[in-house]
Amino acid sequence: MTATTSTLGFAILAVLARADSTGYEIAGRMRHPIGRFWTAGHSQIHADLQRLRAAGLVEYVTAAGPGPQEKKVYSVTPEGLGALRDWVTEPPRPQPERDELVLKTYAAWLADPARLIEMFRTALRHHEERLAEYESTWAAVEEAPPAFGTSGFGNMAALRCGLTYERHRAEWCRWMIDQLLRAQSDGEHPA
Amino acid sequence: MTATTSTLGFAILAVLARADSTGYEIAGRMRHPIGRFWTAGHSQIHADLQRLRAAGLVEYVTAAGPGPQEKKVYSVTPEGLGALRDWVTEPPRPQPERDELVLKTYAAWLADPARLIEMFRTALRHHEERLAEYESTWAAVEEAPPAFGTSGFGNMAALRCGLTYERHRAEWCRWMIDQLLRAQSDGEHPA
DNA sequence: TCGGGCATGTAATACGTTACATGATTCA
DNA sequence: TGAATCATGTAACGTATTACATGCCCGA
Repeated sequence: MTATTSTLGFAILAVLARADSTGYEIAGRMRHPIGRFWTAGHSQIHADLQRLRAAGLVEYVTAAGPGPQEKKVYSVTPEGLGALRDWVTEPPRPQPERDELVLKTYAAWLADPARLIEMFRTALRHHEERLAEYESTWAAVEEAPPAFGTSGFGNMAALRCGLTYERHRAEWCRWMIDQLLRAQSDGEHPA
Repeated sequence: MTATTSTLGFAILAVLARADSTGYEIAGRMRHPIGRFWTAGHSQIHADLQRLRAAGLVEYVTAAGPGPQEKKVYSVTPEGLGALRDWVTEPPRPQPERDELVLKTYAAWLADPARLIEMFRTALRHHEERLAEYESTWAAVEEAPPAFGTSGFGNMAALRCGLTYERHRAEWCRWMIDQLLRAQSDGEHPA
């Protein structure tokens, strides 16, 4: 059986596999913590939930809600859980990588070094902040490593990726700043 | 003056700033080497070239082409070069990161460790291959570092990012495999 | 009483991919 | 002769973002 659900559908199933939620709550988790590796706005999520339900992968129970519509608490069906499990181990098809900062870097030879240094210093600061955040979370996780088979394992594994990613990114920014400082001083008193 | 051009537009300008090209040639460079950090199909590129031309950022000269239409060799106008230069040092607005492998990882606690190990070994192999490729290119670049102000600087800087990225990614995959092997052996003879 | 959080949805627009359509030249 | 490369473009579809629209409850 081939997966006909979009990647967003699996992201939603991954959230619901941890806890039954409303569409609104799923949107919240799509900002944090999942926002680091997948994002979606609430309107997209509501639409996808309807498709998932039509496919029998999720179901909901209603409750009185604020506003005119009723509140719907979604959960994964056994078929949904099976589809999610199958999808997890399928090798991801190569996605188009899009990184605006690297694209700018590719054209950086045309621009002003001083401004570039400023830009990379800002980027470096952001990466260092995130790294510090991840490292403190990591310290807490390392003390009591969650067992495989619990959702904590997924948290830890994704966090580990974020950790090494921010380190790589900060390292690269520092290298760029160093290169640009050299270029600047070469420009000031050329041979 | 605010930039009204899409990011793809600037990617096209960045290609043309290095060499005048046809739309077809731009598409080729969007696969390689730019494909590592930005991608677009030829139909999108042709459409964007028309918009860039309407905005006065590029122009073309025609030549006899194969097929029914004439061949158009595009170049950047002075205004286009100015827009590109301005854009380069503007801090990139935060983009939604989307990484299917990390999303799968977040749900990995539900799946079979043996299959996961297989998936991460495949990913690791890909990253190691790319890393080896980047490292050999890097060795050549390091011998004669291109000066800032030449397009070679842009190549080197983007390559440097790819290099540290692949290292981070390979490191993370190895960590994942290690964790999963432990989980597997714990599962075989539990306490 | 006014803004923010909770909670649902639709509609318009923009962006991106895939498929369709044409046709010369070159190489196996 | 048949496929690959060069070269242009349009059309259809699918995905994603932004704006619109409603309305309760709670705290400042």
